[in-house]
Amino acid sequence: MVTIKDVARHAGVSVTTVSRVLNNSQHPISPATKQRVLAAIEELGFCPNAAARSLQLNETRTIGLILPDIANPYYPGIVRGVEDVAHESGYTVILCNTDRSRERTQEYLRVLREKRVDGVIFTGGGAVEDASQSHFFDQERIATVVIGRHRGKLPAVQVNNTLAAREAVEHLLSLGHRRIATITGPATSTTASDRLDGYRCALAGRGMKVDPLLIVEGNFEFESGYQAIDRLPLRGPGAITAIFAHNDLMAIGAMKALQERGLQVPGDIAVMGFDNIPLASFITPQLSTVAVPVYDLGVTAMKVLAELLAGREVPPVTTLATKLQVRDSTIIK
Amino acid sequence: MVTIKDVARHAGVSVTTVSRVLNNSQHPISPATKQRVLAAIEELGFCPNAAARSLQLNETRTIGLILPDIANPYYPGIVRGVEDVAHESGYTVILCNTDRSRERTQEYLRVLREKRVDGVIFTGGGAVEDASQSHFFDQERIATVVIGRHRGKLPAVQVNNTLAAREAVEHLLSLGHRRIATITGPATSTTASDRLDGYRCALAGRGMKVDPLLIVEGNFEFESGYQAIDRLPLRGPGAITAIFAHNDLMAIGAMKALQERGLQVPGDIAVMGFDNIPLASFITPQLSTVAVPVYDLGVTAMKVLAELLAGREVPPVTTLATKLQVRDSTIIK
DNA sequence: CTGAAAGCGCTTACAG
DNA sequence: CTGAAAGCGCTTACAG
Repeated sequence: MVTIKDVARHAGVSVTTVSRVLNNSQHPISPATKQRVLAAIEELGFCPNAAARSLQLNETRTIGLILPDIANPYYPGIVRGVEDVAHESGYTVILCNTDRSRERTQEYLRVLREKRVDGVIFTGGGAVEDASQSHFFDQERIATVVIGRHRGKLPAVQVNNTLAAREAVEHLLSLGHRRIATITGPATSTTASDRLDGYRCALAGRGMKVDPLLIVEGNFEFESGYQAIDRLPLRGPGAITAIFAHNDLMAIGAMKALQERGLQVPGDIAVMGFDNIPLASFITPQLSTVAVPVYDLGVTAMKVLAELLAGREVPPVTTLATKLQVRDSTIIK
Repeated sequence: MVTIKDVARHAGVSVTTVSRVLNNSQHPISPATKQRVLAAIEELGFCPNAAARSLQLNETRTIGLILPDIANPYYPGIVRGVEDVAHESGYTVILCNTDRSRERTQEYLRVLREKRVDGVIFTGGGAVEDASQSHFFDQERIATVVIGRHRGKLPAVQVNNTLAAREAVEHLLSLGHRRIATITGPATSTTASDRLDGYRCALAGRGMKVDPLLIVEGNFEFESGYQAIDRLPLRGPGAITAIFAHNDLMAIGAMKALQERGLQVPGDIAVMGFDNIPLASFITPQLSTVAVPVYDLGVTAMKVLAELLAGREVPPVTTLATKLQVRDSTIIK
């Protein structure tokens, strides 16, 4: 492995000088010297060692991205957004899948601390609380941004889940639905509780009472949406005519279960999702949903983190707009 | 930031001793001393600096994963597989999206060299050739594994695309189809050329000639499958009755274009894909395809890389099995 | 069983 | 404009 020393020797200068041309330092250097150094670097194929540099400068130009599962179609868009901005800004991204496991989250937190990442972006909930618990932020003062609302004091980049859920349910109400079920995310999720609030607000806005039998808890996974249908009144008096699922995956699971029971969507039961994952527009019927700007969430989170790393002030909360995406699963053609 | 020196002072021992307990070294240490050191580490919240360690040991326990685009549904499964094994083996993964851009690939290669990653996994083609060109492997001897067939001498983890494509087309032939079009990947892709070979072999196996009019080049993206339909004979003499697309995304694009033209799938035209992305089983009709074990490709690639990093011999090529996944887009119910 | 010291490959304050 | 030297935080061969 060729080092800065080799380059210095080869060019007949000191390592100080090599370091200066390497870093385009302000320090004046004669053009001739600079040329010699550049030539030596080229000839030797020198590539500076980032670890040595980090040790000096106390920065790694690396960030950690902690999420539940990249294979969940909600996340790739976020990851891509983060990565694009990171790359532009000269940062590298370490990907950490936690499956929302506390243990795995803690392990990653430790590794990220050891690697001295400059910052961390959290998404998918849960992890944040664990992290605060482990004194991750207090002790190390690692700059951190969270995608989604959370209970801590870290900068957040989010959408207004309550408002968006309310709009989604109002869409169903405006279509004449009155028995509207909701399949929620896990009770511990702020996202789920916000979306549930939106559901309640929408009903309250019409002076309607919430029927607890129409609220079924899921876990944001396809399977839980599928199974939720077992627990909902589908026929007879009190039967539902619409479902608002807290995310697309559960909505799609529910639609599948409904179709297997011979129920038409949206003819018998309208279904509304949340997220607008790519899948939503490919299935039949195409899923009406709330479009969450995932790529932009990633982009914005990384921009906020970069600001933080540059020592600048950042807003405690950045809220991006969602958009009601009405497709075929709520509208009878 | 607390360092090993602080711990040593706090515990009243030398940094040598602290380092020894930190690394569970073979070197004998008295239980009492060990306890004192452990206590000091705990009290001070000490977290060793990986950069300093890397500088000494000349290993970073970090690998780079280079792929075209994590937002393409083919890749998350691979990434997850790589990450799971990496995590178990104590490695961290840097994610690099190249969009198959040579420039972006080169940039990443440089960054990964600077960061002194222990190894690299390539997937998505193209990049490998660029990398060889930049002397990435020769100069730095960075252990590298490629997912997919390639022209270099690097260890590969792949499926047998030719065989699998042949089976897919034979499935169509066995259904009675004789005018079978194929929508290929880019001509430069080894994957695409292998799948095209399989198509040819299948036809040749029946003594049939290949009609060049039925071969349309795409680029593995949804849009190119959609547009390919414009260039195919859909009605009248010489019309096709089936399509074999080189991946699911293009197959789904083609299906959409066919449906917009009022053609039934599979009634008028059967469609076969390749990959078995999650989307394939959600669309209507469900897509018949070749199941590629993406997660296992990732797992296996990382296992091979870990072997390489452990200094052990690895097979030049590891081939995983595909499976014909017959669903609704080729079978009339 | 314990530790002093050299060294990994860089950056930079200081001196000239 | 140039460079000698200290130091970033670790590991480990060597000595005791």
